[in-house]
Amino acid sequence: MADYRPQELDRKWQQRWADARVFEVEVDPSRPKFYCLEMFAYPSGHAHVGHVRNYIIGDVVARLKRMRGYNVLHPFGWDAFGLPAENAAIKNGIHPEVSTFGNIAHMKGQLQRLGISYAWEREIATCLPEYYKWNQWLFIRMFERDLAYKRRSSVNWCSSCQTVLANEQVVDGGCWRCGTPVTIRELDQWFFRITHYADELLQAADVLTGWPDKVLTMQRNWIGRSEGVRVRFPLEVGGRAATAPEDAIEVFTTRIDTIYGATFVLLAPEHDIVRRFVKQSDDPTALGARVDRFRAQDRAARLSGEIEKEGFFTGRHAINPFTKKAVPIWIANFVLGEYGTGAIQAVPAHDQRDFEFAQKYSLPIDVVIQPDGEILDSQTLQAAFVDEGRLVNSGEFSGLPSPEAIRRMSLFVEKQGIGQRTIQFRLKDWGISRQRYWGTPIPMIYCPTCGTVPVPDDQLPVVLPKVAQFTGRGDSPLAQVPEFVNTTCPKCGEPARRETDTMDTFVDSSWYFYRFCDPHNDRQAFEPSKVKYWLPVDFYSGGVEHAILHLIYSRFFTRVFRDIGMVDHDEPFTHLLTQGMVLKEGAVMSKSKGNVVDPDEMLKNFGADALRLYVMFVAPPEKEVEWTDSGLAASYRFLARVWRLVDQWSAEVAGPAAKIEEARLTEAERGVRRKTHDTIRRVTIDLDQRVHLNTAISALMELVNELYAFEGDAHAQTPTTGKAVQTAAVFREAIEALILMISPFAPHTAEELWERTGHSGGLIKAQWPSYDPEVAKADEIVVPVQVNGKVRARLTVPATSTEHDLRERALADPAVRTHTAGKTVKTVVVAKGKLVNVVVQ
RNA sequence: GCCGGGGUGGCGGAACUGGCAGACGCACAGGACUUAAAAUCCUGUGGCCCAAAAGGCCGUGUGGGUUCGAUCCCCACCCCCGGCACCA
Repeated sequence: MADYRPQELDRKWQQRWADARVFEVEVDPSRPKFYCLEMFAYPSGHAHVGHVRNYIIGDVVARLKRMRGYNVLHPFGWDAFGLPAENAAIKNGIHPEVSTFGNIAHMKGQLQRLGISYAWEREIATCLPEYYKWNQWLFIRMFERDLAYKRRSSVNWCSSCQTVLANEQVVDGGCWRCGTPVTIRELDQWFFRITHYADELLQAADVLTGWPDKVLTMQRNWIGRSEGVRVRFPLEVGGRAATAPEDAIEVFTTRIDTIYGATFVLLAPEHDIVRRFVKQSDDPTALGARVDRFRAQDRAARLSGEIEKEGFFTGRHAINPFTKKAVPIWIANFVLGEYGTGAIQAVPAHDQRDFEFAQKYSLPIDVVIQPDGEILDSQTLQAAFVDEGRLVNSGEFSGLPSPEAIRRMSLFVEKQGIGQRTIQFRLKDWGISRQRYWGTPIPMIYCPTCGTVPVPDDQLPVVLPKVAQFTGRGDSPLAQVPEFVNTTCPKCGEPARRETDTMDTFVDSSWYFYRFCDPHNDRQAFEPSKVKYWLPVDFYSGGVEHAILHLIYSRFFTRVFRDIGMVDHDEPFTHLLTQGMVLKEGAVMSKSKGNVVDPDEMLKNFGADALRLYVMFVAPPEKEVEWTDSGLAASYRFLARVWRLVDQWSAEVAGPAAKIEEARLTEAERGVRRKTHDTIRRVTIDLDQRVHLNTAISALMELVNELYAFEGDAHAQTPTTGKAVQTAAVFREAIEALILMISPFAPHTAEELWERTGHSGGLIKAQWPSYDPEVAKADEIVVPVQVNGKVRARLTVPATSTEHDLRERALADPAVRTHTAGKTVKTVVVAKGKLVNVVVQ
């Protein structure tokens, strides 16, 4: 047989797979389906090994599942809209469409050279009108259901990217893309009402048992649910409580049990009523200036708590509805306008922030919760007592423990009509308007008489015009294209203007997994019956960086599609794997750092299979790994070792098959057979159930080592003896299993070996090997014998030994006896087939 | 501060959730083959004690506990990574 030349095999088999369309699939209700998906790619230009790891993980799973008899959908596509392409256009004048499709072509070639088994005929690119038409269609459906709405609001603004950012895109107060500190702007923006599903998204996280805890935790933290009560504190007017509903401050609290200790009220500087207080005050200018100073404080610093707590008295009072006492209303810089009601009841005795604030401004502190076994005194309190306890000085609620008090007082509030129980979420509606060019045009028309009118379905898509100025100025480029902006109102036919913002690209990626089921449909986003067959995605893999953004948005869109009757499931992704990054010199690969490992270079030197095998072997898929060249070389060596092994036995494997006769096997032959079956067992469990790809490869290496160790014996035998025939039969079984099991990792090498050992039809027709548990079991086992928990001897005994046998053998063992001599044996613990422990004295 | 995940040889990592800690690989050392090198194959490789073997002791972040037996379970603590966080 020829030398191992992986590069030639790569070319040969990639061509054959493509020609025979072996990875293209159709809906087939007669077969079980498996939807294997890796997060589609942003076409940045070049994929490095860090990106590529994810596609290899998915490919191993896809190839395994095909051999396990599943109808496997394994598609790929491009998240093709986005800022980098537009920024490049601003810089060098190349139209985003040109650069994007150039990048796609290059990256597609890279993936094909790795032998990733994609159904390329389903390839999609979100920047094509045939795709984004359905973004627009869905947007209109959401608009009709009040799930998409427009409002003027403060938005996160990145001055470098010149665009709005969703809350999820603000990281540590900076832009997720470039890190520029985010500022606040007032703009008219379109929003998706994701908060409508907040509770459901949170609750359902418990159902996602196939997701990593890490991701679920991140999503739970992000949604941030807290149960509490909104309570109205009426303003004090002329010594008594005002009665008009607008003359009250509503506060949100999760600790209604502390309300008797609410000795003042704090307002966010943004609170609506502040304007009124300013106007009505003795010195509006002075008060207004102080409010403005708070408002101007850096948002990130305010949120991070780094800024000193400050506040000032408004000159007004409100009535605590429980104590009926007038409490002063202050404005504080640490109260957030966008959370809760923008106003809080301050309970200095039981909230550390309020405590510090009260001390600083000499406001009253009233203890109303007492801990067990200790009596707190308002006069001498050193810090707020924030835990639950028993209520004191709380009228009829005194004496109750906090949880009970919270229940009773919440009901009381509702009965009295002074407030209601609510659930507050941290999650906010998703702002999707972007003042950029390279995205989906928002399909809305503004008519002077009819107002905001959606583009009729039959006029979709609203095509993104080819020509536009890429200035990076921050206003929407589409606003500079009169042919685009000027239109007529679909309702009245009068002149009207189009919306000139585009959609956040996360809209594109929130439903692409549905489009893959029916990628060329020009009448619908997808045919529901096809999605019903393929969804949910059985295995989804991608980077953790999408744990919040993409994965919450997709879960949201799934519910929208469900509620408009197009899908019948709640969750899109059953099993999620978040793959770890590949580091070089301890750092994430990036062009600017110059530590990028280019897969193409590795392919040139070692072939696709060695790279695939290395990346899968080096660590569990979810772990971060450090790239090493020596690891890649080792994988190459192993494949060459497999190649030579199969070469040595190819005649036996390809020759006429003899039936294995257990009774005629030599000890060594039986050993090979046992190892073969045990390896199939281990690899099958590791791949199919645990997705422990690295240990599956270890098991294959062990098998290869053992087959090599047999070599000497076999060649000593003459081919005319019955034993040699049995050796051939045993090795035929072993080698075939080896080729099949290694094929998900090293498909090119495996295909070639499969063909060279006389198999036709390719691995696509091959079945995953099965094992016989009886054969996999050893005849003899080594049982360690402990004395008081320390191993003192090992017994080689028949696997069928009884507990009694083991016990007797253990006690009779000389090494054991030296450790038991002169002592009394208390008990002998026998873990059958595993271990004996002799307990003495 | 709250929530989640971790801590195992020189290194990457195993140990199928209570049963031989360190599989497999890297690196290193020795040997075989070779005129030589490369490639390949074989052997060794957690630490300490002992001249060596035999043997013994220690060893999975730290300290306790449960158990015949703990990397695994429980309690307390230390450190690392990720998320949330003046969220009322």
